[in-house]
Amino acid sequence: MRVIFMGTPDFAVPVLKALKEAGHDVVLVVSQPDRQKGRGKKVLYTPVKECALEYDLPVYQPEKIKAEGVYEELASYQPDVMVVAAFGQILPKKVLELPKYGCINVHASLLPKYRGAAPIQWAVINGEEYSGVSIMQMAEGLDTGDVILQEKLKIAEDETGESLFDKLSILGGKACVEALKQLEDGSATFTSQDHASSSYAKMLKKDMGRIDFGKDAREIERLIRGLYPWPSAYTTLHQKTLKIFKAQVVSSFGKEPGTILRPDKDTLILQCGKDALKVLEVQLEGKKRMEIQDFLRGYQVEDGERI
RNA sequence: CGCGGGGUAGAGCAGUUGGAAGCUCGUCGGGCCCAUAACCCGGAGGUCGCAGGUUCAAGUCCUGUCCCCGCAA
Repeated sequence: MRVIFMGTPDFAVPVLKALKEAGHDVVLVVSQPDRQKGRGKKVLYTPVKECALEYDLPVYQPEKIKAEGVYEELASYQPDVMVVAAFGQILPKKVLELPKYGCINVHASLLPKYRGAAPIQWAVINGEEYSGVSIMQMAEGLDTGDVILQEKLKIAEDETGESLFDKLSILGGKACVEALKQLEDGSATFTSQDHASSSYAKMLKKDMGRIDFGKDAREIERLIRGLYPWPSAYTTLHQKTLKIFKAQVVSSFGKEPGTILRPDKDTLILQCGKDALKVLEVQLEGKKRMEIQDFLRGYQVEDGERI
């Protein structure tokens, strides 16, 4: 099929790759404009653009998809279908109806749950038992279209935002290829979502990662995993930001939430509202990420201190 | 040229006004002990990111360069 692919971040890359591997004719790749990123305010290509260039595919980066002339440009490629994966802009109705098979979207949740920007991380943070990907026919509302197919995946005990992200992007690619096949041979079915039971996964913000030690250690541990490795859960130690990348729930030692326990030279435990957290991997601002043993070797933290 | 922290032994850190490279852990050897990841004694291990410069003398001061990281986007 003649496919226009639209996507921007890492999540979309395996999907684009899957389409190419499956032999689809990707006639155009649309991605968000390159933006200044990182420390030196350097302009970096989006991950999808990076990938598209490797395949030697034409890339189109309109500032606004609704702008003058964009529709005509897209139409000139005469796509059979448009595949959208984490593109980052809302498509106008006119564009949605442009291709013969319309636009399909790869979304990293079991719709109608977790519509929106950060479904993967929220599934981990909320302690969901299952996650997955949904391929849907795009409609005007945000992630409200009819579902063509879903792939379910059990969330592991030690699942992180990153690990689930990787699994779902691969799964999303496979599911997408399957969906295109069904569209082409006419076997595709379209199931409308149960809008009443929908939920919304709002965009991740840096300050969500601040840990409230008054909460249950289990809840905090899920936050740490869900926000791993970005934006990451963090707290403040000696006026410096301390990111916590990995921790384990252990039983309470009966002190005020936020109190530090140092049972031996390699161990740091933090009291929480319910139970406690044994910290396993951290990063102090300006320092590299390291195992707790390494951290404690060069940084002094006393028993009984408050975080 | 967005702001800032940092590159010193395998790991994590200290190194004061420039003047013989240290600490903790690990590692190797020995000792103590019923025993030990505990304790004691001893050893190995570093061109101090790289390149220049100033100086009698540079980890320490100056210039340039590479790399890592926090914030902000």
